Order: sequence, then structure tokens, then C-alpha cells
Amino acid sequence: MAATIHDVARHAGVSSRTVTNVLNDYKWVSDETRRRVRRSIDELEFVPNPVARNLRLGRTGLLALAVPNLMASYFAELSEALVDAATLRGFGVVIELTKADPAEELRLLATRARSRLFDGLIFSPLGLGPRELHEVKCMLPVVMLGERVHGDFDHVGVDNVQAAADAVEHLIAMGRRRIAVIGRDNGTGIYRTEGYRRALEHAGIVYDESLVAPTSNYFLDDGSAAMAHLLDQGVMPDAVFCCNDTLAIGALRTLFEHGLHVPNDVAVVGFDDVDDGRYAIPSLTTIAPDKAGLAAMAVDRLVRRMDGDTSPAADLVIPHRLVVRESTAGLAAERATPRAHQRRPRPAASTTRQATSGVASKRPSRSGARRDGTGTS
Amino acid sequence: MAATIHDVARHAGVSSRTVTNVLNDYKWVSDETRRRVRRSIDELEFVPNPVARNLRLGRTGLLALAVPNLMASYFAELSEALVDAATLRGFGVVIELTKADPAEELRLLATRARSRLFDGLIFSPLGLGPRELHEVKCMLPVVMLGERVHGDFDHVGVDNVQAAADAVEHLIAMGRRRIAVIGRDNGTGIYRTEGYRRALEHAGIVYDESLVAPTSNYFLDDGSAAMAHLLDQGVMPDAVFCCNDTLAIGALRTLFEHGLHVPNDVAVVGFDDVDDGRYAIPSLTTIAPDKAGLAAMAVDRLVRRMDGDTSPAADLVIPHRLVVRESTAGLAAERATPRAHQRRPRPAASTTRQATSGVASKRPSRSGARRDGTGTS
DNA sequence: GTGAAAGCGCTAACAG
DNA sequence: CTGTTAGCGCTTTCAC
Repeated sequence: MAATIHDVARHAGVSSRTVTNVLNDYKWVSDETRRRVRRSIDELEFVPNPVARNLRLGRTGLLALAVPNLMASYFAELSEALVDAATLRGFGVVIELTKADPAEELRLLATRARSRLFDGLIFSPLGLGPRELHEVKCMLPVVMLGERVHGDFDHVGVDNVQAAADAVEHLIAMGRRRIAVIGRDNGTGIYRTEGYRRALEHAGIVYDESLVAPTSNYFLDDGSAAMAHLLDQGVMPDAVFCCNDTLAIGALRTLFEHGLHVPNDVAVVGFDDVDDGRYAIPSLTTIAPDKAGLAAMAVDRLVRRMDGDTSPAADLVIPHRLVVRESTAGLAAERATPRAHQRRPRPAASTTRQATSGVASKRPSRSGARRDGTGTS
Repeated sequence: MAATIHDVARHAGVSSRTVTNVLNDYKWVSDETRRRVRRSIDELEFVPNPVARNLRLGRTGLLALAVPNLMASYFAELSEALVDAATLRGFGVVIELTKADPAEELRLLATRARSRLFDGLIFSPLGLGPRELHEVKCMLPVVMLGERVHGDFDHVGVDNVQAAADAVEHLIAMGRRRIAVIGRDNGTGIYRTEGYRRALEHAGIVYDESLVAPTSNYFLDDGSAAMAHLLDQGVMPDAVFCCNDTLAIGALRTLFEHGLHVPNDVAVVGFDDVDDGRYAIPSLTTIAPDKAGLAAMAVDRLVRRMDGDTSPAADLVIPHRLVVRESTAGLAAERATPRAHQRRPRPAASTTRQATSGVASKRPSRSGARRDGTGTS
């Protein structure tokens, strides 16, 4: 029913070879012929079958993107950035959700049935041990996102340890001492918690196990539950470092329900600079990785591998910066930094690791009475 | 390099026909042969090339999902639901972002180059006029999501008008009279605003243009800006109906910044029941569509069309329900309905259109002084 | 039960 | 500059 290249050839009175030449913009087709072929293509409403082309070329123009889920804003934003980056380079992106079992999923994708369907795979594991990865031998180029991983994979991501340390250092600079952490029980969380530990150590604060809240996952309710756990244990931190923004927003909710004021009673800092954080109440201090840069790098890396680059696996570090908002600096700071509230699209992320706004390093006075959270005036 | 079916055949001492038979679980292959072929497959680490199979079969096992973006939580959650539903039925999902120009994107996907790459297309337009759609003649099955659309497309979605009316009726039942609306300037928003209008009319409240806030889009900052616009105009509503949760969460932020208490000063209700809404401060009253049901229906519909169903385009309506939370009922109501805070996964959505919790229909007293937003005790 | 062979629609040597 | 032709790797009709 649909026209083929041969139909076009016959219709135009040329051979199929000439039609491909026209389609693929080869040189050395006479203008006259080209015109005739073009007309036939239009007239027959011919559209080349990409599947046949794929078979012939051995490439599909499709990348697989494996993420745990799309509910957590970070993965939604990351996916969007990656689809953008891929589209720019002419690739389609197939989303695979690794929910249940990332390790199994990777094995499936990298070694099994679907593999030939994709030209490359971008894998963003959340909590994947090095061991699971080691035994995977891939049939296609793979780029790993998230935590650095020991294996023969290209990797692109922020310096989790350093970034987390930056975040916690900020809390310390604000005068906090009893700093809890939420989100350790997880691949990425381990690195970020390590950064937390280093920042404490550097400031001469002892690492206190009781300030580490257990978390099963990285959703809003996990953050909420972890915070509740801390509070129920009678642990009363004066700050919380959350291994991602989603956990942090969940924690904010629990603090709110407990009648605790953020940041006066407890300061909160997240990680990822998800859009929601800017609109959270209070708005969330966080670590902002350059997501667009990350996406571009990942796709570029993949393309390079597809083109035959066989250099050893690279570990690409993308810049991050600390963004200070109300959840650590209070309303005053937010008011002083209207950028925290700017309209999208945001300007390209800076490459510094320092706070964007010069907030006073002195800790806000903590009145015994709770301040009005609605921030009248 | 990679083994083909012929390599396996030779290795097993059979013909390629027999190998396919084994692969596709045909009957009438002797156990002995089957075993031998299986062993060869394992030994050669053969994995069938899906692209070749696609070409032969004329199907790719891929669905295209076109959504405006993934930043707005609704689309992220919708996409996740659709990927789940598709995966269950053996389909992969390619995400296409329609950002800039949905009409053009649809034309591209449905009629041009990529079409043969997908077995079906799920299109979730945000603000797409009927006109743009009419001239699109599709080369593949399409299911439309979101607003009902005049065209020859299958459609699945909630009854936007009725659902919006339910939401606004709830506000009226809570004693609100000056109800603003955010999000009209948009395909879906038009229907929802129509529901808003009907609910007002039904209650004998006049529709006041000055309570309609202009919005350019459906992101957090659009909600925030629209709310600010209302307030700056000196319009002081006692409630706001937002055409989606994302707008509502943005609006909450602006109200917070203006020192207004929700719901005491202004009640807010959203639409979509996005995960974030449950953790917003205050938690957000909203309309909950059955997203999983919607996703399943959309994919089923597509599969049916692929199987040759040529019945006239269907308009499938999925159930919705009103979920009452703090943003209209105050803290007390939330405390009384712990479900609003339950852990994921949520139970299947009910099919009723009524509020899940029986909140008092009496309006909470509005003290002159602002209440403490942090909700001590 | 299994083999031989045609062909899905396209691209790219190889001739001319 | 253009025509002929051999596949890409798989499924399937048709024979045996």
C-alpha cells in the first residue's frame, strides 16, 4: 500500500539507485533528474521506511535511557534534558524504567533481545553495586550516570563527595552543629554521605550514627518518613542534609507537621536543584548540577563510541554549584536574592562550586518562640 | 561478528527454518531438535536481531509518546504510567517532547519520516486547536489524551468540565464566593474553566472576568506569576481554582510570599493529583484522574487498532475523584484524613466523583490575624 | 517435522 | 551521472 523506493523509481523513470541518491543528498545527480524524482516522491507521498534503512545501516537512531522512574523530579528533568540532547543529534530516546531491579534491567538491555534495537544506552542507576555491573558485558556503547562505578563504563556525573561536602560546609558556616543526613542507604547516597562525613570531620564535628536516618528509597514519602523517624527517636538536629531534593521536600513536610520552623529550628539542604525546590515552602537550598551539560556530554560520549572510539573508559565530572535559598538562609536571604525565583529558562549554570549568593555566615538568631512561617512582610 | 540465525542452523546441523521455529515456540519441533538448537543458541550467544524481525513483520514493538515536557509533574507521572502499561504489553516507548510546536510535531510523527518506526502514537497535546488536528491524516494508529478533540481520533481522558465543576463546587460548599481561576489560556484550561463557570452559575455566582488570571503556560512559575498578577491588580479572591496542580503549587508559593494564609485567607484547589501536591505546604486539594487506568486504556486502544479494529473513533472517559486536603480544608481536615498522606503505591482510584473525605462544609473561621503557617500543634 | 528459497525496503559496492 | 545487483537477518510459503 505504501509506496516503496521502486515505485518512485518507476514513476520517475529512473532506477532505485538514483532515488536513494536523491534521498540521501548525494552529489552527482543532475538537477533535472533530482527534480523529477522529487516530484514523484511528492506525488506518491513516498516516505522511506526507517526500519529497512536501519537493517541495512546497522544503526537505528535510537538510544535507550534507563532510569529508575519518572516520579522523582530529578529523573524527569534528567530525562527531559537527555531527550533534548539526543533530539538535537538526531536520535530518538526510548525510556526504560528500571524500577524493580536495575541490575537485571541492565543485563537485559545491554546483553539481550533489545540491544540491537539501540545504538547506545544511557544508564542512570540508583543504588547499583559495583559487583552487579562487573559481570555485564555489553553489546552496545553504554554511558553511566549517577554515582561513579567501578567497571569498564564511561561515566559522567558530578563529584558527589565534593558537592555534598560543599552543602554541609554551608550548613556549618551557618552555625549548625547537629547535622542529620537522610538518604545514605543507596548507591549515590553513600558517596554523598561520605562528603557529609568529610565536611564534619574538617570542622571537627564527630560523626554521630544516630543522626543518620534510614531510608528505603528516594521518593517524597521516604524523606518524610526518615525525618519522622529522626524526630520520633528524640534526635533533635539543627540541620538536615538530604541526599536529594525529593527527600528534602518530604522532610520539609514532616518538619511542618511537627510544628518546627525551617530554617530557624532546623535548616534543610537538598541535592539536584529540582524545579520544585525553588517553589517549596520554604524554598530549598540545594546543590545544582549542570543537567544540560551532563546530558550533552553523555550523548556526545555515546556518539563518539558509536563512531569507533576505543579509548579507555572516561570519567567525566560536570560542574556543580551551591544554591542558597530560604531553607537554610531564611526569608531575608531569599528576598535578597531574587534570582532564586527567576523565570525559566535559567541561565547556564556557572562552573563555580561556591554559593551564588553571599549570605551572612552568621547563624540567624533562634528565638524560643516559633516564627510565623507564612512570613508576613 | 554477532551470530545470525544461519550460524546457529549450521552449528546445530539444521536449517534456519528450524531455528526460527524454536525461537518462536512453534509446535511440531521434535524435542531432540529443539534441545540441540537451544544449545547452539546458548553456545554462540545468539540473540535475534529485532530490526530484521521488524522489517519482516512490519511491526516494531515501539510506541511513540508525545508530551509537551517532563518538567511538569503531571506529564512525568503520565509518562511513567504509559511506559508501565506499554511494557506490560511488550512495547517500548519513545518519548517525543513537543515543546515548541505541538501541531508541527504531530504532523511529523503521524505523517512523516518517523511514522513507520512506531506501531502507534499516543499524543498528549497541551493547547492544540481543533483546526491544527483536522488536516492531519495519520499513517498509524493515534490515541489522543487530554482535552477532547474534534477529529477522527480515539480519545481518552477525564470529563474535564465535570471534574472542574466538582472542584469548584467543593470550594463553594466551603463557603467561598470570590473564586479566581488560573490556567484558562490553554486547550485543556478552556474546558476546565468552562466547568468552573458552570459551577459558579449553578450556585448563582456571577462570572467575573477580573478573577481570571492570564497564564502563558502550565509551569510552576506560570502559576506563581498568575497569582501575583491577581494580587497586584488588587483582586482579592477567597479561593483559587487552578487548572492543574503545578499552577496551584506555584500559586501557593506566591500566596506564601504575600503573607496570605491558605486556606484561611485563600483556599486553593488544583487538578491532576500529582505526587508533589500531597507534600506541598499546605497539602493540595485536587482532582485525581485514574492515571493508571488512563494509560492502560490508551495502550489497549492502540493495540486494538493495530489489530485492525476499524470501528469509529471512540471517546473514552476515565473516572476522577475529588481529594480534599489542607489547601481547602485546613490542618484539621488533613489530620482527620491520614490517607492523604499514605505511602505509595496508592490504592486504585475509586470511580466516584465525590470527595473521599467528609469534610465539614462549614467554612473555617477566618480570624483577622494571620494564623501561624507552620501549624504548631 | 524439516529444508529451500523468496522477499520485507533500503543502501552501496561495482559496472558502465 | 545512472543502472544492476547483492545483501542486512529474519519469517514464512511451499515442498518433501
